[in-house]
Amino acid sequence: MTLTASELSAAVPVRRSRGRPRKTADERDDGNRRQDLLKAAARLFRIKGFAGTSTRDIATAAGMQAGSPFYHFENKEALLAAVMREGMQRAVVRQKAALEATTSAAAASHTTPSARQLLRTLVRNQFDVLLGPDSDFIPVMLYEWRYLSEEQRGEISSLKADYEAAWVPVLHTLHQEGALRGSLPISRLMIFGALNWSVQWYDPARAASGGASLDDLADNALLLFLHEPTSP
Amino acid sequence: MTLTASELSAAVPVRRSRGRPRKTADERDDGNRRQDLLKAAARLFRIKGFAGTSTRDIATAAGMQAGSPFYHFENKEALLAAVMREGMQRAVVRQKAALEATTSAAAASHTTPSARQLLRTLVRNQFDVLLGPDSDFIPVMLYEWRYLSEEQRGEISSLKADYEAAWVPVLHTLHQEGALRGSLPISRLMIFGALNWSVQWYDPARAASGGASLDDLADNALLLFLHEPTSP
DNA sequence: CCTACCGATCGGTAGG
DNA sequence: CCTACCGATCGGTAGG
Repeated sequence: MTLTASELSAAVPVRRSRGRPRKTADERDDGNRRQDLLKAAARLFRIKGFAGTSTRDIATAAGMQAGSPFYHFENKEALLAAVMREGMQRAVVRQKAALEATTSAAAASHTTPSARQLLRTLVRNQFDVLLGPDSDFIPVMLYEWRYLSEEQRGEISSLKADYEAAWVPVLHTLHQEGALRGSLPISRLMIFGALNWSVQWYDPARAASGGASLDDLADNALLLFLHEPTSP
Repeated sequence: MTLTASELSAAVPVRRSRGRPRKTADERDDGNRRQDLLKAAARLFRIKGFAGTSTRDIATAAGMQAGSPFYHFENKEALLAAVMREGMQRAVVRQKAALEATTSAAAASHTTPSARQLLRTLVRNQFDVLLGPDSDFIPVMLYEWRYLSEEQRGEISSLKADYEAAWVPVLHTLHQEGALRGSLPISRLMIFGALNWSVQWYDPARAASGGASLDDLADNALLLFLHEPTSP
């Protein structure tokens, strides 16, 4: 026995609005279904890894049939790359907004944010991107990098460079002030490691019941990394 | 056309000594073959991930036929757990030896190593375990954890607890001295993150041609994390 | 996007 | 440990 399309949409929980007429080619809501796929893929790739997730898992999670993801993406790798691209684009946008908010706040009192304040903003935003709501995309980028093809890496790398570029002048200033010790490039990588590793141990659910908040993490990171400025 | 066993050993590069008589059941060198499997598995799991590596890949890398790994290990997960167990056991042994060497060296000049010296030893050993020769095992443990079953996790976790136990009093002392800032458990996790993340970016090959050595990394880590002691 | 399908590969096993 | 094999699953596609 087989099910008709309408019987299927009664049996399977889908978010589609009820009674919508069969779509013509011109009104395909590619964007929505594509977004559903990306979200499902990000979540599964994060939990089970890229190689450990089947395209069927993803299709099911997005309420589709087994072959349907390939209507939206050429192959499984392209889906992974899209997850990473989407995650990095959002991260770059959010980082820019966070920095602007910090600068505006300082401007209101006719000052300019200190390098310390800017670092705090960057760190806090990083924790949000890694651990906050909708935070599956960036962990996938960090931990599933090896499954990208050479060309795909190039594309995502340039987004990553955008993101990291904002850190450079801030860390440079702190290094010159003596607040950041060690070799600048090495210390930078170690700081990123300290932040990115939080994906492995931080449990947002437990935070609600008395654990550390993302603000606490950011405060702790600055305390740990930044030294007293050398007196002038 | 099929090849006989002896034609195969001529065609395929194997390390077996030539002309050795066919083994009887009593002289199976299980230990050696098992070790070969573990080493091959560790290397492949690190490079391609657990789910991205087939048991055939591992068998081939160890010079065996497709089904042969299952003579040594019940299934693929058991092989992964064995890689991690082996890695952690070695890491614990090496850490103990490194700490004893540090204590002996201090004893030779009738002193006791400072918490700073002990941390430097722990950090330097950690980099060696992560990045030094034969360093595939621990990265696999760090990054393929999710593929372990519940019982397997328990077993490896207790080894991990052994390893981390050595850090606790050292970090505690430094925290009391004011050299380590922030919440002790959070700062500890951030430090581990900074070290463990090096697996993602450190290239031992480039170190030979002018890059940072493992000693440089350890020095840098201490500079970054440890503050001037508060004057008494 | 679904239906129906394919070839390839995978983890694992029986028997020697 | 090898030989020979199996059932299941996987990424992907043709046609509508």
